[in-house]
Amino acid sequence: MRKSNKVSMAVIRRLPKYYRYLGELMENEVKRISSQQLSQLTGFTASQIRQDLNNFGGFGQQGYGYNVEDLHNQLGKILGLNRVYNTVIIGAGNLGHAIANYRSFEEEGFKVKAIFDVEPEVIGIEIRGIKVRDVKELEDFIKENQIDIGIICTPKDVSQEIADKLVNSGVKGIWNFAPKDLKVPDDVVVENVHLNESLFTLSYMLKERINR
Amino acid sequence: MRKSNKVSMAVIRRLPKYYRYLGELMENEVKRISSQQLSQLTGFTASQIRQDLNNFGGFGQQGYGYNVEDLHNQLGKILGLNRVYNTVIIGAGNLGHAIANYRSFEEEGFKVKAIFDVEPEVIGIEIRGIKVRDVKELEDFIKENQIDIGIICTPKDVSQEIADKLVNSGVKGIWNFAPKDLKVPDDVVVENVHLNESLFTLSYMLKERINR
DNA sequence: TAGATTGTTAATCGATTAACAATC
DNA sequence: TAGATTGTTAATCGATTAACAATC
Repeated sequence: MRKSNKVSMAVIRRLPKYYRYLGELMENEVKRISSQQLSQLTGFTASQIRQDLNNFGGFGQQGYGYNVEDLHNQLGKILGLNRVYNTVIIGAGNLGHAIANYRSFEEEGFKVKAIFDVEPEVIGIEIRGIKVRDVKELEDFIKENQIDIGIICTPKDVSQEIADKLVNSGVKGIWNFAPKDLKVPDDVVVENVHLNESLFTLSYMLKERINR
Repeated sequence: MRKSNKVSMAVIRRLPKYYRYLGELMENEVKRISSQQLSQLTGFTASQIRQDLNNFGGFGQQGYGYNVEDLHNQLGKILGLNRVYNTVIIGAGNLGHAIANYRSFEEEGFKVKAIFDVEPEVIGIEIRGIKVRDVKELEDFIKENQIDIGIICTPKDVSQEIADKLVNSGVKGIWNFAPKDLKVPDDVVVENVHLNESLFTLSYMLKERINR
């Protein structure tokens, strides 16, 4: 957190992976690790790992390496995992269900406060104890419940409309599963999970392998 | 497809986005588009778009631009979307359900032939007409049904074991939703969807915005 | 033909890797 | 102290952008 200048997206997307492996090492009661050993686990070069970490401070010790638990904690803080986020899911279809049921997100501090949908059949039911509400209530609910993150699991044709409502009610982060590039103001962050793009990339690579 | 040398992953991951926007343009009956206009839609620079496309051939025409339908077709072929892929889903939990129900994958040629699970309660049920089978039958089923892609929606602790079975039965492509880096031979392709890493990246960016 | 826009080469920028002095 | 391994600077590599001749 020391360095003031912008850390590149390439670095940031590697951090969760470091965090995950360090968590696994903790479970296995490993106490220390060198950049060389982390390199073997993650597949990134030792040099890159040291460069990445030094964007945020010197967490290691010469001749020793890194303390696993300490580094895990530091990365958790850097990733913003040392607090609770209130979230809402919009779209109670299969994907909305899947995410609402994903226990490990809750463990990391991402709390699902409500799920919204338009279909009368699902409004009122509960998913893992979380009530499905009418999407008409979305904006009021966000304002009254300090929601940080909106998770869009709707069809693509309504995703922008939902994003607008989220933004207007003060949500600063959107996790978007709709295959659409949302337009939002500069102070709002969108993280996309474009499953179709991922699948098409797989299909491309599959084709490449076969043609060789 | 002309150029023989390796196209970078950065380029490949942009192709599905071009493909998507071209599809939308077709729906709106737009016939031609310039790299400049595509740049406005996608957010990539016109120069980059021309560079990207020219990895695979000259699809445009000077003074005119690109024919939307033609370019869409070409990209479809490049991405390997001009054929059908047989897939199986392993794990009939919420995520497995969500993917099995995702109609648009089927439309692009990704056919789900079976779903596998270990739980006696779900074995035998049908999801969108697709039978849930005992995971014990996985390897035989793959061999008998020319399965191209295995979609792993299991908990992380069994994901490697499942990947091994897929590989041993001849699957060449794995779409992995488990938060784990799978070890597979060189001739097998893995495309990961690591939702936790995506969420943590969002949380990082959210923190950055707030701290400014 | 004149105007537009590609395809492609060259220049720039940024990210990764290598090297090594600092130091635990 | 000697050995190990970091933090950091410099060198390399690759990806993006700019520029423009080719050409429809």
